[in-house]
Amino acid sequence: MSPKQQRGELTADLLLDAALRVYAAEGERGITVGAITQASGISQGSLYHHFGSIDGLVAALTHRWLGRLLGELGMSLQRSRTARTGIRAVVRTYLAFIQEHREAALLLHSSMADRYGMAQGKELRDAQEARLSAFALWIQPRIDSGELAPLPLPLIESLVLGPVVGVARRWLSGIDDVDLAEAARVLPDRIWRSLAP
Amino acid sequence: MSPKQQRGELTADLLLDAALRVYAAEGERGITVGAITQASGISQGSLYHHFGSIDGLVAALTHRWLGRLLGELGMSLQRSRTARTGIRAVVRTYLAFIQEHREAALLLHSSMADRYGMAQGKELRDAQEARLSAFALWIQPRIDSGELAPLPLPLIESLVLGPVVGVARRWLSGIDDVDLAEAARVLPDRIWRSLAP
DNA sequence: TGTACATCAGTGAACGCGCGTTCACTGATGTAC
DNA sequence: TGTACATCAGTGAACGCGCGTTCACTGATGTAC
Repeated sequence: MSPKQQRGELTADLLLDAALRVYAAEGERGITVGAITQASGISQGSLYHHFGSIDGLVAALTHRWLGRLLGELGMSLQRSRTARTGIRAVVRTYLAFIQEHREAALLLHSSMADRYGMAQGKELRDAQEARLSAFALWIQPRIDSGELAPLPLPLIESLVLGPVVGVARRWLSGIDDVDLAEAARVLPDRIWRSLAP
Repeated sequence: MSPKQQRGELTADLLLDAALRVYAAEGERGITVGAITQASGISQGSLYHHFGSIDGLVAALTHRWLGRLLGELGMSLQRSRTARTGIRAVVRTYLAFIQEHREAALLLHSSMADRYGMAQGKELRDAQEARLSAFALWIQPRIDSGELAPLPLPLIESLVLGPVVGVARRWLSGIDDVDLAEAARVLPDRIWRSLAP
């Protein structure tokens, strides 16, 4: 299913990019074969050649962007020594990502991503598991050393990402007066307080 | 559009309840006229008589459950005197709500709710605005008195609800090992720490 | 270097299906006298 | 209390449309000799 010629990869990229644009503009219901082929200038046949189905294309799209986001978050963790700087860096990186990749952020914050994490999820989950457990590997020793409060990992993750996702969703919906720059100034410290021992 | 006979209200309820069941089981794409009429035993004609369209039905459904959730959160705030007890009560109430109304919580945490808050949003927003500003009215004086850190309201809301929503989404997706009872024990205090002056 | 050939990539007409919506109609309910 | 009538509620066949997918085909690319 992955292209074996250069032009194949280019075509697949055009389709994925078009699908993201369509999703951002029209929502989940807007993602149709017609809309994507029209937006990309690629034929239906090619779409099926590369992705097998509409669901396959959406899965590939979600996988791609989730990978990029988790990759950046992971890097900002790896660069940090102390728990405090790590947590604060993750928060800032996340906010920067959604600002830079608004359309992808819309996709990742939709429930479609959740559903894919559930239905055909095993596959996607396994593929990202390496990255996810990287978080666990970074955090656990810092709990053991007393740098972080001894909470279950899922709760730590929710305390860190929850407020950031909340701000992101508000900002993405375009209705609110939320200021990303101010959030980047205030949230890292506030979130850290909730995790300090 | 609101029924003027008793049996009309019953029929509308049957449709809304069926739609919620269908959504919880099949997702946004599953919400079709055929699926809802079949699940409710009500004819298409009645659906259009009461809601005008599929989108109208979904809007009514979202409005109903968002109203119930905000109502319960508002009540738990009103019952509390201090900022600390209020914040902690809201967190517990939210977790109790999603546990008691799992299917409705799935709907409310979907991006469909977000979209409705954007597209035909004015209407829904205005309808709930009274309740939303009730939060502001409760919180503002407690900022002024120094009980709460002086942060913008949207950030406070994100710091309170973000982690709870994060835990909720994990639990709702059914994949995680997150324990709602433990979250109810741990989160209220942790969240409070992030807001304390 | 040139040629033959297998594989990959891309096309677009055609398909059947299920979707949302309409509408002419029947039945139930409530009200006026 | 009984009857006539207007309005509300409910039905299901029928509609056209756009959806996802298939397939026979053409063209491009890379490789073997």
